[in-house]
Amino acid sequence: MQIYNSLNRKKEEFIPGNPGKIGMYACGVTVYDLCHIGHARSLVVFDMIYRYLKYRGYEVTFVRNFTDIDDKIINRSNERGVSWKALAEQYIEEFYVDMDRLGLLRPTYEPRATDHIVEIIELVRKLEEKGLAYAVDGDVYYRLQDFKGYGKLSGKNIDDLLSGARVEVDDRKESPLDFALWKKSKPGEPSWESPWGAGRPGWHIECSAMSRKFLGDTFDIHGGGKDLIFPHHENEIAQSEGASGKPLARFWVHNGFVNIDSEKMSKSLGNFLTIRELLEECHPEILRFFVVSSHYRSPIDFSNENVAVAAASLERLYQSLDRLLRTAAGASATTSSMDEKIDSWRQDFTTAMDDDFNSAAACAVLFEVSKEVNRWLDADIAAEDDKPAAAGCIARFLREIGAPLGLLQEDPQAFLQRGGSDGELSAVEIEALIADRAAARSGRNWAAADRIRDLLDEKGVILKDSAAGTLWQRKH
RNA sequence: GGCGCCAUCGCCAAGUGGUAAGGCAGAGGUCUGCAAAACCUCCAUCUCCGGUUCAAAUCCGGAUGGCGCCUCCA
Repeated sequence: MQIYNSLNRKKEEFIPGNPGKIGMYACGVTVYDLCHIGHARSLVVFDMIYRYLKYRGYEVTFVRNFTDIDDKIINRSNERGVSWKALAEQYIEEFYVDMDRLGLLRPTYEPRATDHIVEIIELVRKLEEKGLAYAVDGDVYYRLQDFKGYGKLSGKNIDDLLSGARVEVDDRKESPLDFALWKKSKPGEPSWESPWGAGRPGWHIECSAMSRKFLGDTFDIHGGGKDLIFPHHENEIAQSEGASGKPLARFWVHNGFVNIDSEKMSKSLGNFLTIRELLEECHPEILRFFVVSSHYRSPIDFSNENVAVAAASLERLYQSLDRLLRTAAGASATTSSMDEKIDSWRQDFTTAMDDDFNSAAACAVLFEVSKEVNRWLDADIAAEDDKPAAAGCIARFLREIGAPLGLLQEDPQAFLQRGGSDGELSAVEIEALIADRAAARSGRNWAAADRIRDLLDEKGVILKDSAAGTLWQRKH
């Protein structure tokens, strides 16, 4: 398996430190607001990676943190007049609502910064002992000049950073680049006792402390959005490697951004979209398809048109799955005449995903299967005693390779008939009209039958007549 | 100013030296009472200019055009 390593900016053969086992850490969210689709992409990408690594038979320990204390949380809690703790709790709950709807697997551990103050203090002390940290007036800073190798992830060097520094000058710091490991708390702010007085952790230190606790000094994969490369991940390296003297992560994996209508999504532009808002418009698997249909490192452009393309594409796959399931009609044989074909498709899928999680190429395999299946189902060739069994095997296989991508896990009918909210016809009403139309049709009263179909069409319902009866789905 | 990324059909998107996957949309056809779905056929030489090579979308140089990070950020 090849994975692109941000550390060296190239694809490298991925070999876990412990055979068969993988330790993976992904930076999670700061819980002071609802998640937007940029978070969604990152979350879906690492969920896909987690799922795929497990699919490949690895025992994966996946850690994703919650940053539940920081300036933004404190500011917002002051604005709202609620405690920082209550605010964090609220958005952790909201986070889970979104994640469950997106079908994200729960990581092995989801540590919170404030549950690891002891570990954080211990780590800061260790850095202090090694001369890599210094305390000033209740704050503790990292002494950057003394950590050689700073900038190896982001490709920056200390001199360039110093010359172009836009950081606030703070006379108490030895260098403008030194960053806070521990912050003295102001009166009224949340605080924890420490050797340096009451305070709270800096932003970067929690990840170093928690990854070490759950995964050890060195682990396999560390991930997050591209924007975290500098300074967050760079600083994590300085902290963790400064303290342990060992490499922090073997592979650094970073996902690309989400743009909206070709513009960077940002709060200042007012063009950010929450996961919740989007999910009112489209099925969660459509969002997942949208994410997974491009490579995780490329930027993706979010627009109504692109979501519509994703929806239409996914529908095609579900049409095939639907036909397969109908043909299988409960057949549960685990082998069939299609086994060889299935093995070959599985190989194609694995080859695609083994190449730096190339999910876009993996999607192409899904469509190849779909195409061949439709052709096979249409052909109606003889010697098909095996057909239900084979169809069942293929359906199961489609779901097997769809699973790491988070696709095709829904009941096809439910997916194709999704929607039906306010003002639209209910399934019962639709079925009734279909029955009326069937009566008209059996009397060869085409005009009446077409009138009903046109009516349904206006209401966004499409009919599919077949020998087995009439199926319906909603237009989207 | 420093560092880095990208540019493939109307849209989305793979491809990393051997002669352009896939999806959506579009055109024609098959099936159908008519449709829908599906199937068949058609639909790009890869921003531009040089270079390396028997061979380049793929490597090198340059140009143009996008974008990101350097400040909180997935």
